[in-house]
Amino acid sequence: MNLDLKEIHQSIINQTGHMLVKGGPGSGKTTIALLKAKARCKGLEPGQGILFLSFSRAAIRQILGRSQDLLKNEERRLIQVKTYHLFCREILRGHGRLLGGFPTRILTPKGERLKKSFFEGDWEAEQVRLAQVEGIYCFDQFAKGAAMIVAESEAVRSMYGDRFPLIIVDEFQDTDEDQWRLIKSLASVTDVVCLADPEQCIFDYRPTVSFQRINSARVTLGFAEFDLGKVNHRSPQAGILSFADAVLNNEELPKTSNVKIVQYYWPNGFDSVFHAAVHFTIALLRKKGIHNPCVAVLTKSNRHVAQLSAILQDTHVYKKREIKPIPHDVVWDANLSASSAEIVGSILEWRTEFDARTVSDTLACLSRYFRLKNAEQHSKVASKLTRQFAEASEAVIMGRLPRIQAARNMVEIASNGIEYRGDPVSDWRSARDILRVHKVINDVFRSASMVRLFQATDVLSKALSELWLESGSYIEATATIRKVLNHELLLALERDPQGCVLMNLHKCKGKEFDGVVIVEGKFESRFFDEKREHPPYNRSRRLLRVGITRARNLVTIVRPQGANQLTQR
DNA sequence: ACAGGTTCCGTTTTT
DNA sequence: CGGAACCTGT
Repeated sequence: MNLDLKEIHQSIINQTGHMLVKGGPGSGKTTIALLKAKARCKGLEPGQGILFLSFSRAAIRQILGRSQDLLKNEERRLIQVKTYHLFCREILRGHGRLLGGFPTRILTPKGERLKKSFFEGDWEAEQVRLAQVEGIYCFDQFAKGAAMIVAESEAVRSMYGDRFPLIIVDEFQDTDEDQWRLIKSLASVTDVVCLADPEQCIFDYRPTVSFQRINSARVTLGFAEFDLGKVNHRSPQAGILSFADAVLNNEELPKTSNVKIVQYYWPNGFDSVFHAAVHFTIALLRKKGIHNPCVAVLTKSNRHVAQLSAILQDTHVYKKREIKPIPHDVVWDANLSASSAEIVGSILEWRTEFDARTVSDTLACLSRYFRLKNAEQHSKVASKLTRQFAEASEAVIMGRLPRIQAARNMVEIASNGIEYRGDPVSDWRSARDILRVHKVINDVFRSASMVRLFQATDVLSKALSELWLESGSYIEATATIRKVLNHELLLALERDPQGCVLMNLHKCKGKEFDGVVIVEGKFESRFFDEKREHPPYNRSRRLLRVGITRARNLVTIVRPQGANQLTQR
């Protein structure tokens, strides 16, 4: 650390009032914020503390981890590290009555999904209505409600001012309007330290997140500004940051051995080149002396993440060498997969001879799956299938033949009789394979194949084994699977991913890995898409920079043959 | 209302 | 390439 930086650090710690600390990836914003908090701890009175706000639980984990190294136990107890959502929910719980004269109700994510899946129409408008008229707050409305309470109630505001004389706001460039309103109100009673990197603003596609936020905050708060500059503590000697900045600024790429670019031919080359890229990234990191490297595979879209995961689960041949499947984790919303697992469970409940009730249950599960899918992303196909499978379920229980082909095929399979052996793994597979009967539920089959990604397969097969031992059948399998997956899903959220992890580029923000593989598809997840963005594609460049700078040691970029250059002219 | 053919399109979050 | 939307014939 050079002297200049030490001086900057000292002046940040000495500075009072609102302030903005700018700094690129790995420049130590969190560290200096924690040191500032540490120093401020000394002047706290009993009952006072410091609030550190960030966006995600993953970010909270990182911050807490960092504070282990920097702060003493008694200091850590004075610093409350929370997500916006948690903090806002507390405000709503404690003072929600102020909004409408009656206590507010908080809708859990599960409750919200359920409500949404039965709601036809503009869900965003409905969320606002629910909050304003019924006092029911969905996840998205927490910050809006909390901001309103703090803005309008002098008493609440000063209470928080007394409790938290210092508030640190992480990732300030991506705060949305409601969160900003909350911070602005609190700023009248407390000191606010904003940590930001304008070039890491990657959520500005959302209408309420603005690239201009920092500028308007500058005017409103009138804060002192500090710039930590370009020192990078994450990968000190590597050229990774300068490569990332060259991509960001559309400048000539520096030569560095820490960034590799590989190309593939579409369609035949993709799977093996991608698979080999991940394999060799891991191998190279091992060769560099990292025994258990963690590697992130990043791409733009969630759909692509799922495809890449499927590829890594197969064996491929690259330059006459066999590349084995790579065990990995996937960071994504697993609700749909959980629902498809329930469908498989319901098929496990089928009897040897045709049983209308169990088959009808399966069709009802399918209907629920498509209702969930429709709620997650509205599509006519999904809502039609929701209705059709509900009808089919009804028909089967009444002894009639369902109208749609997919359901008829299932009834036929069930009529031919199905035999399970008591080996959960192979029985699961044969039940799952029944979902291949028709192409309209192909999606369900693929989704069910993803279940192994929650790393729940061991627990799941143990639970199924127990069922079989008790009764010689998989009766109650649906409920059991639901219970197991709910539990595992929660665990997965808390787990810090190890080894190889797949996620989209937005989710990697604030994280850190030994190596990173960034993948561009031929038709989807394109780096620079002229249909959505004009050259020089500044948004996409910011996103790529965030991805590239996640790596401590090595970056591999996988691109289709013929894609436009990373830097143009 | 469904099946099958054709055309168009291909990002992004937080509990 | 693979899906969803749209169109058309039964």
